[in-house]
Amino acid sequence: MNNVTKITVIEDNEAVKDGLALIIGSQQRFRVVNTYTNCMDALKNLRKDAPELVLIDLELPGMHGIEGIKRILRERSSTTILVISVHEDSKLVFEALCAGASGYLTKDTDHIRLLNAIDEVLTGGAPMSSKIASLVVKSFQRNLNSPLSDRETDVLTLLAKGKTYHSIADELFISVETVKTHIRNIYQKLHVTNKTEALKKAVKDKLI
Amino acid sequence: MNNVTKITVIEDNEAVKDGLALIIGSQQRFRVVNTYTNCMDALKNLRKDAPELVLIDLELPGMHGIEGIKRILRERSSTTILVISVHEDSKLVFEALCAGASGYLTKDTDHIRLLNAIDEVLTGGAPMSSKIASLVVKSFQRNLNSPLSDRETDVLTLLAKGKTYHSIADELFISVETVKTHIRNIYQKLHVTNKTEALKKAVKDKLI
DNA sequence: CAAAAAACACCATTTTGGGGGGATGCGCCG
DNA sequence: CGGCGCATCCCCCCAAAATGGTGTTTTTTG
Repeated sequence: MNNVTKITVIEDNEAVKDGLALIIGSQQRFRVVNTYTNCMDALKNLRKDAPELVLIDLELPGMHGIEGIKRILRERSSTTILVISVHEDSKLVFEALCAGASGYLTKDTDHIRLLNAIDEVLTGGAPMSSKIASLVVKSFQRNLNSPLSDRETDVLTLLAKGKTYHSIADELFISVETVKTHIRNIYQKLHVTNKTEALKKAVKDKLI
Repeated sequence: MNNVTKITVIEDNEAVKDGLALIIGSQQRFRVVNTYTNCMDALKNLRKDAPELVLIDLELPGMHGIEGIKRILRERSSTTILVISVHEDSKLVFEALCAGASGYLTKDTDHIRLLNAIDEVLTGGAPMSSKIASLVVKSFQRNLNSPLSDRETDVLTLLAKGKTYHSIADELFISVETVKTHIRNIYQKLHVTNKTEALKKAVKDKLI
């Protein structure tokens, strides 16, 4: 078995692209098989390059990096994807991770950290720059100042799973009427009038 | 302003507890104000200790660490919580993060990494051991072998948000009847007969 | 072509939201 | 202490909306 890891780089800024290739190529354990400035070219040669790891930027001309990630994984699901982007806004971060990226670095990552991150992601880790990790962790945390009572939160949580009043009642060992009361109170507290709005607000404010 | 960070340690194994205190105390920028072997004692002195950071184990005698995290944050929401646990199973990790922990280290973390993690978590980061970060990132990733078509996935996603057939139709610019057709096909493909089951299965298999 | 997506109709049944009213227990405040 | 607010729980009624279970058909797209 060959223990050199084949890597491709997709980055539209030529200088950055070549810089990355140089840093990675300086290591005997890595081999940069190709570099691209857009996703289309990278996808065309995906089979031929057969990279174990793809280092990808997100804001790319033509196909966006997020779409690129999806297509790469559709073609070669064994490929590991590591994002390097200037963006630290949560939407893009989550889209990239949902699309299948295994790690997310910001572009201020220095050489040593970059190489460490590559090693880490190749051994099953998920390297993330500090701010990114923080965003990700925060996404799990509930709003601690919820206006809802514990029981109301229970009900809303089950409602969000598509349960009917009846099954919620069964699950919480209360009557359907009580469920209705809770839901009415929830609607009042959230200033909404129906399930859809309530769930939208609940998701937005991380109440459940 | 005082630039020494006050830290408390909650860890039932005395040797480990003292070891952690020693490592942390060796740094001038940190001060271990107190150490505890259970949550109750730590909570009693929380006001007095006024720690900026709490290093906490999860499997503790009496009150579990997860519950401890919640109570600490209820008392002093400005406190930063860093978990150190032997457990790498996803349930506990997500419970800890949902409860409000800002980072999660496994106990095999060495001294240098521990101190780095403390610095990182205090500056708004979210330090995680490699396997933990990987678990967290994987939790975002969809099942890539979904039996559902793109459009069916769209419909199911909106259904999961509590939207009505009508609002789904509006949102996707299709008729309500088409929505119904898609849902019918979804039920068939997932071998379920109703919305609740479909959503349960979809969440479990990460189809949405 | 076959699969996917989209659309229309009919109909019984469920779910839902909104309106009442009422009971209990618990903690807090004056 | 007694009252007040809050959370929790339960019951009735009703009409509108949503759902699911059947059909069938057309268009698009790989």
